[in-house]
Amino acid sequence: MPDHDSTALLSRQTKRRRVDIGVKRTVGTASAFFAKARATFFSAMNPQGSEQDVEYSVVQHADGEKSNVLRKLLKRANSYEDAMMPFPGATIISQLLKNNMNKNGGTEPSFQASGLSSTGSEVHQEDVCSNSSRDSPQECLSPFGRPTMSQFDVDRLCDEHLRAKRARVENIIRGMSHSPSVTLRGNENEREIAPQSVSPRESYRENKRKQKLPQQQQQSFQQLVSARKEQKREERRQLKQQLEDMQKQLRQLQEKFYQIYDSTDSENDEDGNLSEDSMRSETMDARAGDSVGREDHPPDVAPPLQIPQARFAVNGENHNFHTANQRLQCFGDVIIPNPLDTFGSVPMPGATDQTEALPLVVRKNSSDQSASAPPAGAPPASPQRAPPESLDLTRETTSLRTKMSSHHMNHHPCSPAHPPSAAEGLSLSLIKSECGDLQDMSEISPYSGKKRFPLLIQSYMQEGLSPNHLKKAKLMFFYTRYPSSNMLKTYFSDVKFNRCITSQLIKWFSNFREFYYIQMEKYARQAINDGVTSTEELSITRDCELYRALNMHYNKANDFEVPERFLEVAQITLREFFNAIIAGKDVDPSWKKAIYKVICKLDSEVPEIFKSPNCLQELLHE
DNA sequence: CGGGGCCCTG
DNA sequence: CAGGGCCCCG
Repeated sequence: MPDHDSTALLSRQTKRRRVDIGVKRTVGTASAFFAKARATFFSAMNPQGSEQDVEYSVVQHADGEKSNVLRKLLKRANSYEDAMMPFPGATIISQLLKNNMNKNGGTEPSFQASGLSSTGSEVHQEDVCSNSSRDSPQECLSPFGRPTMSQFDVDRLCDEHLRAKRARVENIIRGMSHSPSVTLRGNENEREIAPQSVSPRESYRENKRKQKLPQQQQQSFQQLVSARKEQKREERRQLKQQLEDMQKQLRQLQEKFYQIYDSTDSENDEDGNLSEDSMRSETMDARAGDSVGREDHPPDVAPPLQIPQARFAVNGENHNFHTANQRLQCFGDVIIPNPLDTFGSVPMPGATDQTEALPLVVRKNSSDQSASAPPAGAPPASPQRAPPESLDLTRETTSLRTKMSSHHMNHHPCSPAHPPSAAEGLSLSLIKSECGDLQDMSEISPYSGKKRFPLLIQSYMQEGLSPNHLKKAKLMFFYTRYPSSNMLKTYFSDVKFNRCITSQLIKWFSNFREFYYIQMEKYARQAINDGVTSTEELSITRDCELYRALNMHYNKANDFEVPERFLEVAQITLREFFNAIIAGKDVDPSWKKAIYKVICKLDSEVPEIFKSPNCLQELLHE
């Protein structure tokens, strides 16, 4: 570039100390942008396959086939059963398990020892037996649920004389404990002596069982083992049945919801504008082709095996190491939880108390964009609102939680009674009210999508920038000092962009640059003061003070390996400042402008992995 | 006119 | 880091 335009500019700027570099840093054609965005959305939102795949996982299980989803759910349920893990939030499953345990506890001594039974369990037991026998006749085949059997055994095996004698004694005892005056004290004594607080008749039978043990110990033990196995099988069968029923209901409700949803967005289809929503839809339609094309690209030579080595030092040719394999991890198993989580109004049998809050959360944030206020209608069923610190986790929590829910849900309570983190993200939105103009509101509405998958996408679209977005932006600064707004949209694809968000992101990078240049000037002057005379003496290494200052600012946790290229750029910048100051150019109020023009050309491509909404996890924790 | 950039301030 | 002012550019 000839200097004349910059000098003309400079003369104007002398009025005010301004050093705008005036470089237009964007902008591809709209089609280019859409093509890029398509790839982005595809890789980010549906890394694992086609539209059909997703739909399959949502709906297919309801046909009674053992889909992956059902298996996962069953696996969870079984793990609960095995661990007898109480589940905060009283999910249906936990309730079911609890009921089963109570049933068994009423008749099975070992369960009583855990304190689940109560007085009057005899009546309870019979009720359970008669009730459940209506549902499944086999319920009462269990030896523990069949008093006649043990009674028969005892009668057959005990000596007649002893039995009669014993019966008389026990009759007396029974009569005493049935009298109201001693009931209370008797029960208390029982609790002190033995944890199992059983009814008089139950203890009567207990005595008889103990009596027969010496003779029939082995047989009884085998019966016990087999019976417990049988019982577990039965429980599992019932749980499975229950889950299948629930899946059916869920499918019906989802279809119902989608019917309403589709009819709603058909109105939006008429505008025909290329809104971001429609763009997202097209994104999903075209993503498979993009995926193939991406794989055909040569700039993708890095094989998956190189991922560990290239994870941090992603300079040069290894930019695109974020392969399909890795993309696959981003949203591997989150399809199921999110429609329920975000649109929690889907009623679930036995868990109705959590269903009203979420639409309120969404609506509230759409309207007044309150930053951290709890939802207006928040029911007491979700008292554990995320503390302000969890702003850090808005999006990360989403992915984490969904991973948890698939693999080890017991570590993280994600029952419907808990506020879904997607909604947390919404409620913690940082958008300000003045940003919610009419155009933007259409994007905020959860019902503004066109198809089902934009719906799922929007489940992940944040309406504000979280601290993790800031962290990500800082890491991106190691690669690009002057990102275009379109680039930011591409790399923050989980954010619903509007003017405010764009401005905020641009402002962030402006602030980053400001700090960066201040540091550069500061250390350049310091070097001059230290007697440095040649730029050759100026180099930036990972243990130099300037680098530490920059690293502290953009990579505070020091959990990201700063790319080598950034060191080069920083060194160039430092030398530019050094030379300018040495040459006395700093007398010119806009002397930095020339430096800015140099530096803005040194941006390198940000690695593909930064397009993933989960990139922080993948970058920092893998 | 609006987007983007820098500077200054809090 | 955000707000506001000012400027340049398309």
